[in-house]
Amino acid sequence: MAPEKERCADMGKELEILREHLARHGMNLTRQRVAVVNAFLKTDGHVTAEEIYQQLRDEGSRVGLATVYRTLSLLTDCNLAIPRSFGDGTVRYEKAYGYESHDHMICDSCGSIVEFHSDCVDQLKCELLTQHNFVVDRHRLVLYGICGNCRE
Amino acid sequence: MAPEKERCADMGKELEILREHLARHGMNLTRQRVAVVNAFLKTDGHVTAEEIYQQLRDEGSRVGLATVYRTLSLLTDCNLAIPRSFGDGTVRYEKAYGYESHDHMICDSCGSIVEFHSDCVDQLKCELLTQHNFVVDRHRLVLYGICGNCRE
DNA sequence: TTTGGTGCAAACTCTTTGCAGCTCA
DNA sequence: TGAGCTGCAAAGAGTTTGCACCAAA
Repeated sequence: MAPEKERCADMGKELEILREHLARHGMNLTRQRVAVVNAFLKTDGHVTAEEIYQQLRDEGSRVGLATVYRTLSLLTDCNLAIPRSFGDGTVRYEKAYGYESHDHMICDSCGSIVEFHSDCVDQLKCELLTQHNFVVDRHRLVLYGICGNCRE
Repeated sequence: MAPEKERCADMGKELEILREHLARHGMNLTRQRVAVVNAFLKTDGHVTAEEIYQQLRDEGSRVGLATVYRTLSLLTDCNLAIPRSFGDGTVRYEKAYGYESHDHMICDSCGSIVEFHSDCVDQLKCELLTQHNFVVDRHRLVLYGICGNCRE
């Protein structure tokens, strides 16, 4: 019922997945790794390493930028995060646990990134298989334009 | 009739567009710019600046890497090239003159990039307008998987 | 106590920029 | 001639890596 409790439960689940992954590889769940994961989960899920680093700094948590990069790489390894580049020269990490596959629209005016779900790609996958003998594993669809807020 | 002639005619057209663009801005069509444009047009249209630089080197044409970057930027300005990042950390330039809007599929195994056309995105644009009040200007769709050649 | 982790700084990659000399109209 | 262009090298941005010290099991 309490949203705070629910969120904590979710966060625990992701930390648990990471802990298992680390254990399987003889690695430990350190204070810094917990801090990075919690900072990552608090965001809207389209963050850069630098942004997480700054957020941790602001909170007074001393974690090196290299550690942030290393931890995000670990999160990617155990499918808790997906690295994406939206063409601005940096990599943004997206939350992957408990999220459905989705696509993005980006506003050219305010830069906001909005997720949406569409299954128009599914039929396309069939076409590519029959026409090009190409088996699709995953895809990436981004639409650019002007969002409702900016048009007003 | 002769394909060589046709290609030269096309190349001339692109150089002409660049020359006009340069003239409008008080700039000149130099030996180096012609070399970069010709090298760019000879490729499959998904090249990095470095690749064009190397190709020119191999041909014995001495053009600096900075000039290649500067020229590709000019080509982008006059809509002869489109910069795209496929997530490998570099920018690839695509031919834009006389090419229809299209999407890409990339083979995870051999890395080949194949273009295809699909209008499945068109209906999606309508959905986004009615559901999110978002006006789409352009889009980017990339599908990853295994191509026919690699599956054999 | 031992293996692994961290922070720092240096290295690396891709791209842009400053500048002295060169070139084109 | 003079504005614009070039090549080089240096600077930047983002990311990775090497290493000496630190920390968790």
